[in-house]
Amino acid sequence: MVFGVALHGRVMPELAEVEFFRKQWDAGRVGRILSVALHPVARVFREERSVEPLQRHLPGKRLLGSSARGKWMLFRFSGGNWLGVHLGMTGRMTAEPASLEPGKADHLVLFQSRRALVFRDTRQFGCIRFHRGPEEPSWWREMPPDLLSREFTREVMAEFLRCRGRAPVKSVLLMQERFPGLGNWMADEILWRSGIHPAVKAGSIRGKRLDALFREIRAVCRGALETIGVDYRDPPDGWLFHHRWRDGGVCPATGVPLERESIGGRTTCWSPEKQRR
DNA sequence: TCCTATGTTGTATG
DNA sequence: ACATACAACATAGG
Repeated sequence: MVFGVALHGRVMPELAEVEFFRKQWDAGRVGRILSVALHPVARVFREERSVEPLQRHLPGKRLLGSSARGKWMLFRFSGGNWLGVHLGMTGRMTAEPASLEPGKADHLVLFQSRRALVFRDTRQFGCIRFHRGPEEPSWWREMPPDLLSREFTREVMAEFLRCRGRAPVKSVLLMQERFPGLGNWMADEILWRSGIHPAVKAGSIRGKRLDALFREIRAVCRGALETIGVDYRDPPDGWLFHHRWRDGGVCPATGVPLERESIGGRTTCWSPEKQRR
């Protein structure tokens, strides 16, 4: 797989891409961290004070496990060391040969005897947080409920849409405080399947459309995790995903040309026939 | 040269 | 205080 070839490709990470990249470091769950290489201009270390402790404490430790929530990952190391990673727009995690010479986009490299665990990010919108302690860091514990969890209910969603009632529903779906992991293409996919025009005010969605929205949020999360999240394979046939960036793209459900316009400051794609205001 | 980019945040305004 | 809108961040590619 060549991640360097972007096209309109899926290098930019939403929930399922994050899950895929998280697993790339599973290869490092054997052996210890021998040394740590940091990029000299480490913009992704927003919290300056975390740089030196990371450098000092990670060598000699083991990677014990990891999990993903929304667009964040958390890696757990022995000795009560935790590494939080956000991929921003162009971040990715890889496991590469131990002979790796870090390049200018390699902000963090954990060297082991058999491999190098790499965080690479050209645009540097990503973020790394280091934490020490027996418990997960507080920012992790305070994350909103996962969209596939029991705590994410139709009512929780409805209440949020009501509070953000005057904003276009497209913008509201991108708010990570309630819809962790959704990004631009997932939001468009959800609205397309729900038959809701992306410019509709969030507060005007009620009844059956609310049911559909809740159902499709979960269906799109599941479908993306089962495909992209597993091995980066394409999402199922028939998804808007396969048409949304194509010039002259056509709605896979109706055959009508797709519309593309900026809504809420983001390029948005929808099917005019299928999605009503 | 200018435009685009699937993310987030800080700031201004309502 | 809260919601909303948008520029800014840095880089690569068409």
